[in-house]
Amino acid sequence: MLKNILDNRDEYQPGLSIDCVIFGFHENQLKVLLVKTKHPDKWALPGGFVPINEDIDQAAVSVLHARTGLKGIFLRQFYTFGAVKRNENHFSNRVLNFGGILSEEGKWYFSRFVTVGYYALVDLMQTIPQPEGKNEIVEWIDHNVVPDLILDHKEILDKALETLRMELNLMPVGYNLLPEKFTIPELQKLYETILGRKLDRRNFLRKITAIGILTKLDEKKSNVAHKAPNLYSFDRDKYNEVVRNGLHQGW
Amino acid sequence: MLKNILDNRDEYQPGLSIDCVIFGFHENQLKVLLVKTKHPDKWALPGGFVPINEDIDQAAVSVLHARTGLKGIFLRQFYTFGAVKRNENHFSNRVLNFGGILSEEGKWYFSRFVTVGYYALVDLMQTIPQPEGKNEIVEWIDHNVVPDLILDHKEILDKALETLRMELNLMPVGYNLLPEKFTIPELQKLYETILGRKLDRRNFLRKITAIGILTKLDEKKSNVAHKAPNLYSFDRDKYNEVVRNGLHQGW
DNA sequence: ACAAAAGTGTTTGGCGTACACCCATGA
DNA sequence: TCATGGGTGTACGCCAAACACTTTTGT
Repeated sequence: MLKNILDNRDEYQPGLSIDCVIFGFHENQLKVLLVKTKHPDKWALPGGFVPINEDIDQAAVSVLHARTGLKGIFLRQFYTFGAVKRNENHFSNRVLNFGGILSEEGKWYFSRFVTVGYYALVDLMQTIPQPEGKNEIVEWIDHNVVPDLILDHKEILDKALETLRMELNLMPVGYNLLPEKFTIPELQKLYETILGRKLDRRNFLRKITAIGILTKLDEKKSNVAHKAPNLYSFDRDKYNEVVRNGLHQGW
Repeated sequence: MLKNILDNRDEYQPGLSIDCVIFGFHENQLKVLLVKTKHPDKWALPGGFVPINEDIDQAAVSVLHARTGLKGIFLRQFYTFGAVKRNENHFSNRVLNFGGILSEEGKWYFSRFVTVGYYALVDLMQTIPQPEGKNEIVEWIDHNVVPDLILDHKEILDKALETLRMELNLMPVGYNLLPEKFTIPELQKLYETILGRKLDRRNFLRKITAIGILTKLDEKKSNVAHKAPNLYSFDRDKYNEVVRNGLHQGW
């Protein structure tokens, strides 16, 4: 990837990158897709550069697709990070030597990169995390136990979560994070996990159904302890309509 | 400015710019500071480029200071615009010839610029709009009657206003937009203008005072028709505290 | 005296919070 | 049969929307 970018740097928007905070939900945990490269030996958000002839939104879609194999999912720009020092120690000399990079060209790398942050909501079970080459590991990690990240990626992650929490008051969430069929308690767990606090079962049911985006299925979850919860699905049309028109409430 | 940037382009972050939507309030009108250059003969948002060794936030502060003479005022990043075609027709050949720019160097200009949008709230009466050179006009224009703007600046302006409306539910507004002393009806007009709809006098008073950021002065506005309204000022400490901790309500 | 705008108080309905009870299932 | 979690209904309180009346000032 490093070498690739260097060889073709005229094809990329200079000094600009994209970083994606990809959220998934599994076993009542809100997870984030992280990438670990050997050089440096740290975790990072999946990111990429912006081709000269591509919208930055499209570049974000590309990053997402490259890492998850998914298309057409929820993706939203939330902030742009452009502090001078944000990536000053990113590429150590060791790395540059490793890549066989001349000091002249290295200048391109040492310069400040402004990065545009996007966050995505995906169905974790439908994704196939895709490493680029053998030096990479891609993993879903619980957002509560994220390790040290490179540069300001922790800050980016935090801002993404903060934005998601805000937007929870403006739109419904779950369509992209949950499987086709799900139960109300599962959806509630998702909300609780994002918000970081408990909600009342019964009030949650009333509020979430009042939005009018859920279809109660004539089916119950099987093989579960205790009373079998009802299965629901999203009414896609109404869901999208509400996402467009916005929601006016709070959690 | 054009020539200046070209001569020193190694000192600026390539392909990146800052655009500021500067809001002011005067005579019950929400106004925006716009710049008109002769080439092309159109209005634009005040903007600038980002020095290599300056945070993008700092660059936005610089633009604001350069145009209004103000420092330390409310300024917030709201979105980044990076469509490929957003500035493809910005600099016509006429302009490039006018500036004596070689086609080789012109390439720098024809390339896509990603721009980071900031919006600011300022006290219009304290500003001294400052044109750069004799080819520029800088003016406060009512946000309801903005003329055609260059490129996607109308889109940027709209997004700024949309963001401001959203943030009105999360924080109080007025400290930077109004003079030291003001009346409740004036503050209400400000809110109504931003939101684009009427509010109830009495409910507004109750809600705005309940926040606890206003100090009722022992003074009334003089020389006004009808009953003299009371003057208020903001309690700066409490105001800032609320801005930090956030507000949870709606208008 | 009258018009117009500011200041004060009251009623009402809806929504959010809290809680009690019943139902279904696996161990 | 008991523990656990899901499903349904209700009571309370607060806040926001709607509205009536009084007060003050300029003409």
